[in-house]
Amino acid sequence: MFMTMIADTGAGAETGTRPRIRAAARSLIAERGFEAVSMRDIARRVGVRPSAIYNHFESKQALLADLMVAHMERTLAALDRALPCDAAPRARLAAFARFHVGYHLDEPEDVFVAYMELRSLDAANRAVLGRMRDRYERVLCRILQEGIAADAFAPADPRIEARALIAMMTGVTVWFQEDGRIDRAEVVEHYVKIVLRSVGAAAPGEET
Amino acid sequence: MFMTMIADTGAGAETGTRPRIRAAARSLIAERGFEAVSMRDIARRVGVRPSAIYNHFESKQALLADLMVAHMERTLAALDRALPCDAAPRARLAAFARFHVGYHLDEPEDVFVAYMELRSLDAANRAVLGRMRDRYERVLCRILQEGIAADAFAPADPRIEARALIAMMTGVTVWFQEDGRIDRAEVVEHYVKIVLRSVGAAAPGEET
DNA sequence: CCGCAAGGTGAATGACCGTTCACAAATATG
DNA sequence: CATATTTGTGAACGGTCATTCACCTTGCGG
Repeated sequence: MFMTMIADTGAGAETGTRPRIRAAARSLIAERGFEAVSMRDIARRVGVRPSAIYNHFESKQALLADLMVAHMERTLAALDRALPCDAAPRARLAAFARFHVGYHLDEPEDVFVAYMELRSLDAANRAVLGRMRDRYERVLCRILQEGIAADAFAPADPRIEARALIAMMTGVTVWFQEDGRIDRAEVVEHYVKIVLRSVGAAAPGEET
Repeated sequence: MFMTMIADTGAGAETGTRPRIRAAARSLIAERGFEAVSMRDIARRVGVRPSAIYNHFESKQALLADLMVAHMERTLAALDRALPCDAAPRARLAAFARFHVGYHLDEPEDVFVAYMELRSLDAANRAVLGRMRDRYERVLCRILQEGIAADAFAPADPRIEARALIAMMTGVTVWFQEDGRIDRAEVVEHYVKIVLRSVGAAAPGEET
C-alpha cells in the first residue's frame, strides 16, 4: 500500500533523490534566483533527467513553496527552542538577536531564498509564507512590548523597531563570509550589542 | 552631423522613447524581477515593438546596467548634497540617516532594483556597481570613525556597524506604504533615533 | 526638393522553457 | 516467483525568449 510518508525535510538529509533535488534547487536558487534557474539546471546538478523531478514535486512552483515553507517551519521551531520563556525582557531580546543572527549565518542559502523569492510564489503560497513571517516578527514585537511594560527599554514604536531590527540582522548574510578574518561568534555578539543599544537597553551586567 | 548627445537621465524626464523605456523597465523589474521581465513586456508598456528598444539600448543587460549605474550616480550625488560637511559627527550621522531613509522612501523602485538585481548583472557591470556601493558605505563608515575620534559615539567595529545600519534603513522600503496610517516624516525621524541610539549617541539636544 | 540619418516595424532565427507521456528499470510486497 | 508501485528515461509539445535584419517612415539639414 501507500506507506512511505517519510518527511525527509531538514537541511541535513542527504540520501534519496527528493532531498537531493531540494538541496540542488536551494543552492541554485540562492545563487541565481528562482526565475533564472531551470528545471534542467536542477536535474543536471542532481544527476538525473528533468522529467524525474516531477515524480517528487508537482511543479517548479511547488518545489519553491516546499523549500520556503519547510524553511520557515524549521526557523519558527528553532526560535521557539532558543527563547528562554521565563527570562527578563532584556535577556529574551538578547537571545532573539543571538538566535536570528546565528541562524542566518548557519543557513544562508535557505534564508536568502526565503527572503528574496516571496514574489516568485503564487498568491496562495505567498499568503501562507506571509503569515509565517508575521508570526516570526510578532515574537520580536512582543518582546519589545514586554520590555516597555517592564521599563527595561524604550523603543518608540515596537512594530517599526521590530521590522528595523529584523532587516538589520538579516543583512548579515549579505556581507559575512566564513573565511574572512572576522570570527562568527564575534559578529553575533556585535549584533546583539547593537540591538540592545538601539532599544535603549544599555550594556551593563550579564546577558542570556 | 551627430549632435543629439542628450543625457535625459534622471527619474523625471518623461518625453522621448528612451526615458520611457527606462521608466517602464524600472517599474516592471522592481515589481517582478529582472529575469521575470521580457523585452516584450517592456516594449508593450512603452507602446512600441520589441525591436525598437534596440535602437536605444544594446541589450537587456545593458538596459539593466544603465538603470543601476544611473541610480547609484544620482544617489551618491544626492548624498553629497545632503551631508553638512563641517558639522559635528552626531549631526552628520543624523543627516545621513535622514537622507538614506528619505531617499529610499522617495525612490522605492530604483532602490529595489539596485538592491535586488546585483546578481543579474554580468561580471563587469557588477564590479562597477560594487565599487559605487562601497563608496556609499564608506561615507557612513567615515562618519562613524569621526564620531569615535571625537568621543561622540562608540560603535564597536565601524565597518560592521555601517553595514548593519544600512541594511536596517534600506529595509524600510519593504514594509512602508504611503497610504498607511503612519506619516512619512514620522518614519524617518524614527529611524534617525534608532540609528543614533544604536551607536551610543543618546537623544538629548538638537539635531540638524 | 533631395538625401540621409534616426527611429520604428514585422518577420524570422535558434535556443531554451516547463511540463507531459508512454514506457523501462528498479524495488518492494504478496 | 509474480505483481504492483515507485522511480527514472527519452522524446516530444507548445510557447516564450533575446536578438537580428531588411525595410519602411518621418523629419530635418543642405
